[in-house]
Amino acid sequence: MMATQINIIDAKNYVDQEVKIGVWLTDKRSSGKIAFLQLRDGTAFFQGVVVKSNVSEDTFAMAKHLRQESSFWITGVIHEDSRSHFGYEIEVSDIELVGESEDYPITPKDHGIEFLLDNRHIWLRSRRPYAIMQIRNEMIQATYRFFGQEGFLKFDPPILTGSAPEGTTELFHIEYFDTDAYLSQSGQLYEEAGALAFDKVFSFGPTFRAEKSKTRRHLTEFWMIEPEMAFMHQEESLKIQERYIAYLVQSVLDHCDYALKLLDRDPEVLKKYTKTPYPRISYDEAVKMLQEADFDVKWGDDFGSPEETYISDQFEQPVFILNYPKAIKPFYMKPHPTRDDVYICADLLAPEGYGEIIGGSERETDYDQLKASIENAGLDVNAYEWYLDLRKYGSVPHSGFGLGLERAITWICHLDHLREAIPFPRMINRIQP
RNA sequence: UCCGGUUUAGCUCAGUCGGUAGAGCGCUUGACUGUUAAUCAAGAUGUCGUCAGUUCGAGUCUGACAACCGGAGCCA
Repeated sequence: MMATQINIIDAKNYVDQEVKIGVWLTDKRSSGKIAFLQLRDGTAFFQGVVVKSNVSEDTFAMAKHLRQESSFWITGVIHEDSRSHFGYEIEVSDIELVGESEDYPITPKDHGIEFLLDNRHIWLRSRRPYAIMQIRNEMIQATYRFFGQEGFLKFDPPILTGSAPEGTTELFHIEYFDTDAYLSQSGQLYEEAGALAFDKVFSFGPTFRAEKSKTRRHLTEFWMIEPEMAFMHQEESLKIQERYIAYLVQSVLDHCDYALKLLDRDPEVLKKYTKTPYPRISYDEAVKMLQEADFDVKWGDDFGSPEETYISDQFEQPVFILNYPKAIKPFYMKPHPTRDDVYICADLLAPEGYGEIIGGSERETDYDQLKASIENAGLDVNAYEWYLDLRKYGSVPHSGFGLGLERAITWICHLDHLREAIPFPRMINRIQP
């Protein structure tokens, strides 16, 4: 009888059965009469045990001489075994070589980050990237589930754009036939059009920023989730935001225990973040808090990375900072009803010092006000005609926010750099591989 | 763009007072029946980032440049 072909992740369902798995070798150890093959098949990692007396001489010789990352079919019987980290292993009866591998660069030893990033295309095979990509995938799936359940329509903004939504930020310039175009740095203005057409919408796609940032919190290409809701004020938007974040964390807890274990991320810490509501403080209070801790900030300043880290360290959960000064936020936000110096907006800072993961606001609804804001920002009003139209034909209160996927992943996985949170990071000094 | 740091074997690094190149891992061969970065024995390995300078002599000292890393600013 032919052995059933399975994946490692499903091994627990085939205890004491003979199965066949397509695998790569990550490492091996052998002695005179037994060999331990460390195997991966993309779904998980586990160990194959080759006992000399159970297999042909050729098979045992092959097991001893397989090289790292060679690929082969392995046939054997699944056993539950507490000596295995995965809990199960396969007792090998046959090995069928598929692809040889010579001088695999990423040996099971220490490597520097530069070397690993140069080899990102194969580094992805290692355990740590595996765990992070499993969690990234879960967060992507959870995002679609959450907004689906909440009645949102997935609405895709263009990636090629003819103007700069937020003006000042640097954009990637490209040639677009006989004219200029830019890679999108935010789909938000288009999501507003979507919200007025479909009530609640969200985008989920790549975003490009040509900022010459060189920090652990920046990529030049990253993925953003931008929901936008019609007939909705900021208060309801904040509630959606905290529900969404709590749902992301809960989904990772529910589906990624193996990945969390590989990353040594304590689930008990993450559980705290599934409880809502999240604390809120005003920008004014944040400034006071920083001043009391001897930071050199005054009202009107934007917070830098050390400031955000300090504030987020003061809370056990993500924390909203409400109502920033107008001067440091973009033109499309709605002014506060009783104060002329701040907008109705909020940033969400992730705990454990990770800083901003969400920025959001209620949007300006008044045609004349918005037009004045565009002009004050030094932008070309003609390029925003269509955006102004949204305030001309049945303008309604609406709110939205943007979440940086990689920042959220970095926080949930407890990574120290954003570059591990995306398959192929694009940074100021890296566009290969 | 600014500040700091690094650059020596495939990888991670050491290299003292300026005197002619080292270790561990990985790789190859062998031993070992439960290994988890296995262990043990033997073997092969270099444009010391680049260019110039000082010196009898430079991996080591000086200068310029480059690449990369960390931080800042900007931002999700």
